[in-house]
Amino acid sequence: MPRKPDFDRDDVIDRARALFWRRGWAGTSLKDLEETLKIKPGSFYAAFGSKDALFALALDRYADDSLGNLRRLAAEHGPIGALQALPQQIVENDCTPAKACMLSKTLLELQGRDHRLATKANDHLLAMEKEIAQLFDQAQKAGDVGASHDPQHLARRYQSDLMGLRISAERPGIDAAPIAKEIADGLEKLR
Amino acid sequence: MPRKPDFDRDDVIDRARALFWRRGWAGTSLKDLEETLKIKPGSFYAAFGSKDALFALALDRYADDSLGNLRRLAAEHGPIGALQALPQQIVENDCTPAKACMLSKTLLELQGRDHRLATKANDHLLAMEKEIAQLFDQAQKAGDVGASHDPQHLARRYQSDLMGLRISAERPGIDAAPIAKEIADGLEKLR
DNA sequence: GATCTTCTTGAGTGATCACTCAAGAACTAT
DNA sequence: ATAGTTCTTGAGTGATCACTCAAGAAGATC
Repeated sequence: MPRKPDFDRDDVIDRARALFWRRGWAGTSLKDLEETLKIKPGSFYAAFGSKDALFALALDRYADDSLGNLRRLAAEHGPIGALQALPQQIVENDCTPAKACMLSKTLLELQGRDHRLATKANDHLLAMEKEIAQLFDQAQKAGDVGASHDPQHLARRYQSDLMGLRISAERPGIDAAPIAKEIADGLEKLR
Repeated sequence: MPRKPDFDRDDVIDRARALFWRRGWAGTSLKDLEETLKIKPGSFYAAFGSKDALFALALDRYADDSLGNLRRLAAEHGPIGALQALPQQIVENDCTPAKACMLSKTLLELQGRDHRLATKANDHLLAMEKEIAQLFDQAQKAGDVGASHDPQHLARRYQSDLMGLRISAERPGIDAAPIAKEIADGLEKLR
């Protein structure tokens, strides 16, 4: 009996993520979303409930995709290989709406106003750190990382460096490739 | 003959900077500014012209203070000593409105919308990079940094690491002190 | 104290914000 | 076809946005 929606929900979330990622939370108005997603306000609110709710879905998908990407790299290149490939991949890929990490951007934009989306971004960052720590742990067990190092500590530092790299890559006129290479090369010295 | 303004312009800019720094550009409304600065809209626009103009003044002051701080550290600890002291100083100082760099925050918030304040933030970051590069250059001439290194390259990497550190320090539940120490210790290995 | 200039006040501007809802169109099941 | 349900439409909600301006208060000069 029910009529199906005219739009592909997954596709809409993808396009919403691209907009939010590039322009940020406050920088993306409902008018922007309506135009890009080709959805009228009534349908929008029936489908998603609020701007914040759609942003949360976009953020979740961003985090899921990031985790999936890291796992794929690990399956292909091994733990250390994945961590070395990631910086270069970020700098070189110019299909993304922005170079900077959407989680970092959201955290910085909304943390100062105690917005719950900032907490959500931080939670996703923590999950990512955990995944990175597991890779360092595997690398350590494989002998690619010296026993004196703490995987979680390495992960936190690595994630911090990556956030810096991605801001640098976002800046106009800055070539972040050398920084990416240095981060990757730095991992060689952990043996 | 003219009547003097009731408020101290410098003090107002300082308080505006604190607000903008913490809450960001879009996150700070004129109502917020009026309440914090105790200035009514008429006086505000007579004195500063626009929200953007005051933000620009706040950003300039932030950049000036950051440069001044780095130079002061250099005078006290020498080039490498200053670069080693800076990360710890950032992490430990809890008087600032935010741990993250105001220039980074502004860049990330407004770059995606091609706002001129994003360009201004990037210009200030470039000036800062130049100052850092000079310190690396001095350190190199003093023998504290090996001849094979490029000061500007070192500066760019250092600045990137610092931006990452400052985002990490902004995150709730994250102790950024170990990262700060690692950045400082890493400079020892440049000889 | 008179006068001139500048500053402060605060109600008010149009625009845009996120969001709502009544009405009709469109699809499904019978 | 008919009925039943859901979806889409788009004008419209009050709130807030950055900003303006006329009027009066306050300080400076004589």
